[in-house]
Amino acid sequence: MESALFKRLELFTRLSSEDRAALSRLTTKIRVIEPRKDLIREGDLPTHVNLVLRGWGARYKMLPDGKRSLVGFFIPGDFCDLNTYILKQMDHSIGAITSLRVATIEPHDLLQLMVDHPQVTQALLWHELVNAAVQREWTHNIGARPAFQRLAHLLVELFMRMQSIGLADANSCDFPLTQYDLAEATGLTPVHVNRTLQLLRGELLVEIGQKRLRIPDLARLQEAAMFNPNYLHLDRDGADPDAHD
Amino acid sequence: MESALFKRLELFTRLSSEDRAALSRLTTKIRVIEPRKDLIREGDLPTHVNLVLRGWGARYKMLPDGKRSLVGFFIPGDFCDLNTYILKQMDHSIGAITSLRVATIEPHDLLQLMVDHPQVTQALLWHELVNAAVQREWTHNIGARPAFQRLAHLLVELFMRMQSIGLADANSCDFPLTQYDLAEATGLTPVHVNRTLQLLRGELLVEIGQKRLRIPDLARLQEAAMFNPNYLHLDRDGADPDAHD
DNA sequence: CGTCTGGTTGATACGACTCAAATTTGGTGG
DNA sequence: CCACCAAATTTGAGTCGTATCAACCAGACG
Repeated sequence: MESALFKRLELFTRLSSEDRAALSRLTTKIRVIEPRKDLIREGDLPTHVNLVLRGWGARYKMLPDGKRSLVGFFIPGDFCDLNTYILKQMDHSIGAITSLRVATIEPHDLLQLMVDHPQVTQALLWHELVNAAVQREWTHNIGARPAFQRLAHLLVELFMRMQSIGLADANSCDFPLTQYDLAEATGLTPVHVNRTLQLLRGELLVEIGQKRLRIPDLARLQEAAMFNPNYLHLDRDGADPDAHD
Repeated sequence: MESALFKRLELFTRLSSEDRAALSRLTTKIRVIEPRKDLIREGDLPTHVNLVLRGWGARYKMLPDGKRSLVGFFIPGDFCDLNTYILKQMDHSIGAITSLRVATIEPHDLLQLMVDHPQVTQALLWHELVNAAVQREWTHNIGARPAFQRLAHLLVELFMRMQSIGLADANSCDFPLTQYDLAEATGLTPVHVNRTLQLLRGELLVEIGQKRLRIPDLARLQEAAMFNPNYLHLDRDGADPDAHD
């Protein structure tokens, strides 16, 4: 259940078994969110930290005219809001895509964990830096790439993130997003997403179906998307093939 | 010179005179970057922290095909890369817009400052949270707003940020961006930015010239841009009108 | 089975892009 | 202080990518 979390944090640095045990102790207060329900809403006062244990979620923002953007996705091992409890109010909402199992963590407990386990502190800091990098890449992706490459880029990112936490096999992974979700995440219309996916399928780059994403040749898709994985920062110590304890 | 920095951090919390003095001691190693030159490049190893003291800068990312996006702007009081020294390499570049005066800070010194001055630590954390919020809003802005509102939104943001650090008067502020810069920041073409600015001017919402931005009626422009200032988180303790020490 | 959600198709419209040239502005040196 | 040059802005005409609107279809589910 928590293996995604450990895999995630150990992309950056090895954790001792004490580190892991301490982390585990934080994931005892569990909440389950129904698919398509909100975990927290814009305007709410953030009081605790949420950690995704199972399922997919999304950060989103709305315009007064009702138009919505998904500005980020959560998969298992992602903290939704590590430090936001400092702020007076949420500037965006977080919703569940699938049924979502999240751990609810008290800021105090997290702070204590960081004091006692500097290795974990570093890993959490890395987690936030990567989040920020992903957000910048999204800005760039939406601002600079045309529809075909934009969609391709998003799909590569999601696949590689799933892969990095051990939730993908060689060329496929679970994929609960609808074309409507993809539209809101890319700034395209659902109709155009549909047509663009058909093009991607036509070139045998991507196949989506039965709630799975299939990528026959990741390198080719990366090439087509002009995808540079550097912003995911998957190249640290914890990524050593022999990194176990 | 450093007043922008203090103003910035005190948007979140009051600082004692010791806090300020300690901050000042960090801003002794100064570097001046020529306009349009890079401060650090994608692929570089980040070794220290940069703090903008004077001038404007921008974060940018490039596509292999040469297309460039500006994914963020820096104005005085902004830290460019508070924690990035943890990462192996930069996933983006930072360049100067105007002549740029930056303080170069050793990670060790910053860490020490944070240990000795918890109030400053909190303020820096807030700085990073606001940065992340701004980045999300940019993603949303580019993904969801049409050209007119998108440009208007960016201009409101920049004006309010300048205002919040005391670098704007009632309805204008310095503004060194070219229409080409605005195009790269909004995902539009320079020609379209030009035409859209003419529309904004036509409605007496915005006037740009002589390197200044003039906004005759901020509320009207915010309305037109569907601008919600909540993501700037300008509403904390330090913002109290009587917050002095 | 009917209903519903998600996916697909077709026809048409429009916002934004492209390319190319003209004009204005601002800085520099004579 | 004017002449010059480069950078920035502006204009026009034509095109293209993506949006819009409105159906239609397929599988999931009760």
